[in-house]
Amino acid sequence: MIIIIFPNDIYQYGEQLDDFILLHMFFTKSFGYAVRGILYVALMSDEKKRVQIDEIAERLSVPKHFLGKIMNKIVKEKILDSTKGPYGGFSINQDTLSIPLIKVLEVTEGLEQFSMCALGLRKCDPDHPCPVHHDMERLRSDLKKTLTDATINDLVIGNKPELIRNISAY
Amino acid sequence: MIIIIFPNDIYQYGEQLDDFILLHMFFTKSFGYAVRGILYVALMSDEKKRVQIDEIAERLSVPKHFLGKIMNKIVKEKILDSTKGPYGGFSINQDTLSIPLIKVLEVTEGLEQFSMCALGLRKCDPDHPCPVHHDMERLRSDLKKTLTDATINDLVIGNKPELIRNISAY
DNA sequence: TTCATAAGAGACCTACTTGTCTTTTGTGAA
DNA sequence: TTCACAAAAGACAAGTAGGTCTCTTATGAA
Repeated sequence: MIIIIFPNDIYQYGEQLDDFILLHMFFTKSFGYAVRGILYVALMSDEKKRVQIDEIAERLSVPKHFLGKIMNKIVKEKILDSTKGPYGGFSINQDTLSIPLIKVLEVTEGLEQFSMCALGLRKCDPDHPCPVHHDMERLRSDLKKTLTDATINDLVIGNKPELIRNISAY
Repeated sequence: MIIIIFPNDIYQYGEQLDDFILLHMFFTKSFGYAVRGILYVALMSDEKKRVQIDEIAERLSVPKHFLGKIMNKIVKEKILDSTKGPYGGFSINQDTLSIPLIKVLEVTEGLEQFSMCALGLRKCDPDHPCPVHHDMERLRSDLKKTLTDATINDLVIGNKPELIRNISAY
């Protein structure tokens, strides 16, 4: 199963589990790994309470230790729970499903992209806008809305037309 | 003076010499430095035949040695000429003004971005398009056309509505 | 209470872009 | 023919994203 998030759209593309497309163009790999990791845990929560990093990394074809660090941030932000030791692993909590994607974005790569001047101008604000300021503002607020509206649960149940599942491998 | 190139547009924005905006979002710093460097030499060619890297770097607020390497590539591709020794420096040649920006892009960062799948799919072509394949193709061909149509001379004389001059510093 | 287990933490590596510094090479005018 | 000058070349370092490896810490069931 894959989630592709593209500028303002998320598309349905396939239906088989456990392959994912990398999120490109606008987001980092970390963000993609995080979304996919959280999703995998959420999807598995029906059949088992806890999922280990080895399993997640293998099913998602993602580097284990790198994913571990990302999951660590996710746990620190209480998006998932984790338990060490035997029978330990990552599990969803009461908040997981209602977490909006923008929260995951914030945790993994920050939200600076939403406030930076696209042209790199030192002085760029509504009063002294750069040539593309207003266009960028519109684009960004669209994207922000999409990411704020879409929750983990939306991805899990796949009930939003803007969400894509994709089977294809990276 | 600044040239801003944005997806499909290049805007006029100011009129004072020697400050530039960094090209963001789609291009590397190297490309921005290259365009600005070539432009500086072209603009100065009225008052002096050759311009030294120290002057260019200072006027453009760009790291001198890094710019030097980029200018070197530019010279190897015969977009500019250079002469060592006293009274040496960089100068325009008979081709400089007719060079399209896409040539500068090719020299500095390559054109791979025009053929890569935006989603990072291994298998993505017109017969097996990814969900955003056709949209991206259109975007890219627009951008490619803009960069192919705009020459150094267009920037120098600023006679195209899509070209921007900008005074603001990065 | 032990101990295998699994996450956490930290050091380190790779690749790439950007940036710095020093040495080498070519050159034009005196 | 010399020599100061300026580009060319090359070594090296910083910054960042991504990735690997090892050691430490917590835990839960036997």
